[in-house]
Amino acid sequence: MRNAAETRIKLLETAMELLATRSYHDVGVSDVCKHAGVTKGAFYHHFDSKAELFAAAARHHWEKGKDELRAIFSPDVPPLDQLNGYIELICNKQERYTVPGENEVCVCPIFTAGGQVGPEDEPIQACSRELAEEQIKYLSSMVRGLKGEGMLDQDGDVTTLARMIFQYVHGLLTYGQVFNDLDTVRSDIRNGICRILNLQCKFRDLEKN
Amino acid sequence: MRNAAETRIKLLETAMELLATRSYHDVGVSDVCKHAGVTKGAFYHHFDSKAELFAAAARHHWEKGKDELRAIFSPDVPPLDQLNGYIELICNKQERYTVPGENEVCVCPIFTAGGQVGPEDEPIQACSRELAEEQIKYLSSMVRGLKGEGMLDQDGDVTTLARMIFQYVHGLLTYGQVFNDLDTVRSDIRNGICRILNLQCKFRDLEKN
DNA sequence: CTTGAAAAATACCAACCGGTATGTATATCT
DNA sequence: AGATATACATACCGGTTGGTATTTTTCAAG
Repeated sequence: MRNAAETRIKLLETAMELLATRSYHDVGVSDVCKHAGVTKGAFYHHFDSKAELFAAAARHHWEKGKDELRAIFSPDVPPLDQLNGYIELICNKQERYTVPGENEVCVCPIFTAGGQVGPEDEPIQACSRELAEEQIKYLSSMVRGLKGEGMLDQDGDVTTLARMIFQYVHGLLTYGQVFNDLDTVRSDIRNGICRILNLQCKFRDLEKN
Repeated sequence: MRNAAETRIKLLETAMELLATRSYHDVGVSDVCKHAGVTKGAFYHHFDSKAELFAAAARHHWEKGKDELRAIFSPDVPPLDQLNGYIELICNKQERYTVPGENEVCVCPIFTAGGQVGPEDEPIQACSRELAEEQIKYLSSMVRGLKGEGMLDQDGDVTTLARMIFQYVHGLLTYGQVFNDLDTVRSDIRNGICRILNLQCKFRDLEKN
């Protein structure tokens, strides 16, 4: 491999792939190198430490998926379609990152890692918080849209609702991972989010075809 | 220390304490031994492996707290009080297991560990599932009670609702841990659960005094 | 070509971790 | 009291992990 930027990206993406199905502590630097087809010397040429790798990998992963997010949460998209798009996005990620029959469910690797490290790996936690907040911002705009169109039955602070959706989705995915049960994730996600939002019933079952 | 049962319990409880603020992989056998004031020889006299320790510790922890749960979810207790009791229980656990100023929030160590290990530590995951299901059973009885008294605005399957509450609470606590923000946990927990349940507004703010 | 710096490979290390082997008190039973 | 099993301590081992030192390759500028 002769292209530096390429190997760097390869390392970043490999790290994220492995993190999707295993824990932060379980994924070793040597693992990442092996799967990326790169030696440890090359690795430490590009990154100062394991923590730095994963923080960078998380940000890279986030930036890569940002277009998708922007498309889903664009102001041009009706709020209800934003909701559907968000749910679809999460479900699609399950298919992209999991090993069928083995690990059926993966959680957001970025945020999960934050909960798996102690204060000693502060950069990781900081990265988790940062990206969680960004995601909540996108959700907030969606909630604001739904609220603006009067689709929410009960009133509530926009940011709070967005945060609660984020919390719920993360808990749901962790549940799915532990029980290795993608079906439950699929069936609960819409229901859970709609309930948190108190979305009016008549709007809940769109896109059920 | 000459009392075998005592040291065994000491090890079990120490394991749980450490697991409350750190990840499964982060808590080593030597850590547990040191904090318990026990040598590794003694440890391996009582347990066959690290995984067995934590599985046993989880079950011990669960059994110890079961009376509390039974009291809260007793059929004698009005459903609404059950809900309040559950919320209080979780908040109290935060005070019991965290280090003020350091780790403000802890998640349910039992369930979290299940998400932190891969299929290689199956006993741990199995234990997570088992105890999660038990907890969901308790929640189910509460939901059934609320539903029976007609306090839920929108209908929904009892088990599904209980499961969603469990998912949400776990996600909320993880959020609190990463952001090290107990206040948000306190303010979101009731709101989130009530929204998932679609508890009628007039019942939501009891015990707000 | 030569050269020089970036990129990557090889080989390696110290630290750590789960686990074991072995030795020694202490309690229990006969 | 002697024998025996339990409870615990000490010391250590093999493997792994994050990280480093050193060498080789690549490649483009001069």
